[in-house]
Amino acid sequence: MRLKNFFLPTIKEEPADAVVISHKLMIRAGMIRQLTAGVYSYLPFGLRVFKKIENIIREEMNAIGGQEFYLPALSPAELWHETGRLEDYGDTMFRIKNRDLVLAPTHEEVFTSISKVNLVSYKDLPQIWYQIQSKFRNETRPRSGVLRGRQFTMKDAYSFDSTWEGLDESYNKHSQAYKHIFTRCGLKFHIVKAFSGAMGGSDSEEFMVESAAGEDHIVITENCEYASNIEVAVSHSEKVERKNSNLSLEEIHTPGIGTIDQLGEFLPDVDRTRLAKSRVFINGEDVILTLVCGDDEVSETKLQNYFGQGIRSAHPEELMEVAGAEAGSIGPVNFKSGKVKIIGDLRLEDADELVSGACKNDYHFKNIDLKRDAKDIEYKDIRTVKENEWTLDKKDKIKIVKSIEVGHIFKLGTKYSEALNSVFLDAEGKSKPVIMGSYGIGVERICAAYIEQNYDDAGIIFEGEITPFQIQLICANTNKEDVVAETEKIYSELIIQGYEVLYDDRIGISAGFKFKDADLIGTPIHVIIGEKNLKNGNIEIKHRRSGERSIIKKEELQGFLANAF
RNA sequence: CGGAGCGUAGCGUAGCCCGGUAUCGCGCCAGUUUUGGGAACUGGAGGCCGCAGGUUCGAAUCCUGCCGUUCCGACCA
Repeated sequence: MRLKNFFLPTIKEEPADAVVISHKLMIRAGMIRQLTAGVYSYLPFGLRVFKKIENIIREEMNAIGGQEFYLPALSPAELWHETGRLEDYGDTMFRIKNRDLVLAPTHEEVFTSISKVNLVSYKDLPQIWYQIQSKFRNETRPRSGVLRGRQFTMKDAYSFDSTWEGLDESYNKHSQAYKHIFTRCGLKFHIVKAFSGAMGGSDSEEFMVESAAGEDHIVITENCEYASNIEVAVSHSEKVERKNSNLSLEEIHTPGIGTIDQLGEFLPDVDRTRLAKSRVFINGEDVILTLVCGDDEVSETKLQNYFGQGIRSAHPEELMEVAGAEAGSIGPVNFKSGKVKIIGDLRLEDADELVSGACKNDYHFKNIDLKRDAKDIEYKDIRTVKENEWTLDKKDKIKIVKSIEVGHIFKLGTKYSEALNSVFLDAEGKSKPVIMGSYGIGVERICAAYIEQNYDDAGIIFEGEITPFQIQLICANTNKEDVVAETEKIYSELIIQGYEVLYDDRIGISAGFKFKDADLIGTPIHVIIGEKNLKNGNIEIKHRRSGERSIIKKEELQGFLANAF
């Protein structure tokens, strides 16, 4: 490709609205332009990278027997109502105003509507169907460039099986394919346990790229034996010791104390872990009170795992009604609503000498003995793990890092096939719902995550399969006809040899300008043809990542490149 | 959705408090000189100062409303 014929609007200055590295560089390198919040135009250079990523995905999906589809983004609202997701998604789904259609944020419903009619016998199964297509999500707050957009490209795949063992197999195939895909894309990633939704027992894993720009927090260890999204991570944590002192319950006046920090200052002699922190959740008609140690936080995702995704934090006005006090003064004793269900964290199992809210504003109780003073507590792991805690097997300490979710694989089960009545007849002639899995990859996120991991002060550093161009050919002295002629000749040769070359054939632009552009857009090898070197039959090679330059004989170029790629 | 910031030429910005013909850099066009790390000089083009209303002799500047956008948080497969 000749740069004169290639639209590559590079920018020297940092765009004012971009904050994360990948966003800045994708704009500066002429890959994308923002149209409106969370919506980006892909320019030729950016598209080239996205297409390379898509092709890797396509190859690996085909390799596990995936069949490519292309479904519409527009779909009837009715279809989403049938699975309840029209309501679940709410505002996150774009709805068409002048027709009863929605813009699909994912495609379980549409694929299932096809399986329903066409996968009717166990002989039709298994199937793996996928597509690479635009998704629309009305994110309340798009951010970080293409990392969270309102329109983005997703590879979404769905497996259809007749048995649960078959689902396991389909799931494992995807797991393998994903490892290949992200490795080929040059990403360093972690596979972590993830939130599996309301259906207990379903497996779910996320493919995470460590990055400061990420929105997720994951838990990893030095030996990599344990990895989990922090939402569902578990660790070894010491139980609060039971003292059996049998001290009697005592009400204490705590005016204006609403947080655990304030309570800790007010009662400096009480161990922080014994200040039991209460939070109230509403799950349909049920009221749930959670109790964790004062130095812990409750994990709402874990609660969702136990009680379903409908569970939510109680509103302030509800607190007075059900608990009889405001947020800072709620506890397990004297809770107003009789039908409250108390869930204590495992650390607090049968603990005593605790301090917690008295369910009366500005009062706390001390010497709470959960065994004695609170009835029917159920103990579960509901806390969020913390940095440096031991893993359950105590072999390693955990680290918490931010990361970008680039892929997610998920055993769906029969949620959608049941809702939409996609059933097949098994060998005995019995009708059964198809067993499904769903598997997603964010195409632009791969690109952004790659850049987050591969850049320096000068710009992007591309390498490997997703590299848009392998070689940038630079004529350093365009005012010298023989230098230009020689560069042209080398360009033709490189093309014949099958390299993807970006030839900076712009006339009258200083060499320095071309070098800066080449560094910014990150081409791995720069071949520089300059007057001085050429006189001696030499050309210069620059390796983008290391910055290393070498002078070689013209004739050595072919061998050098064969070695480099 | 709550909080904060920003909106001036293609990009990055000054001016706004304290109202009086819109600043600078990059980029762009023409010419000359340059040509190995974002060249120099000269000349030029380019602006409903986000939109609407108000105050005023006069508004980029003050007031009101709206829109857009970014960040923090909440939410979110």
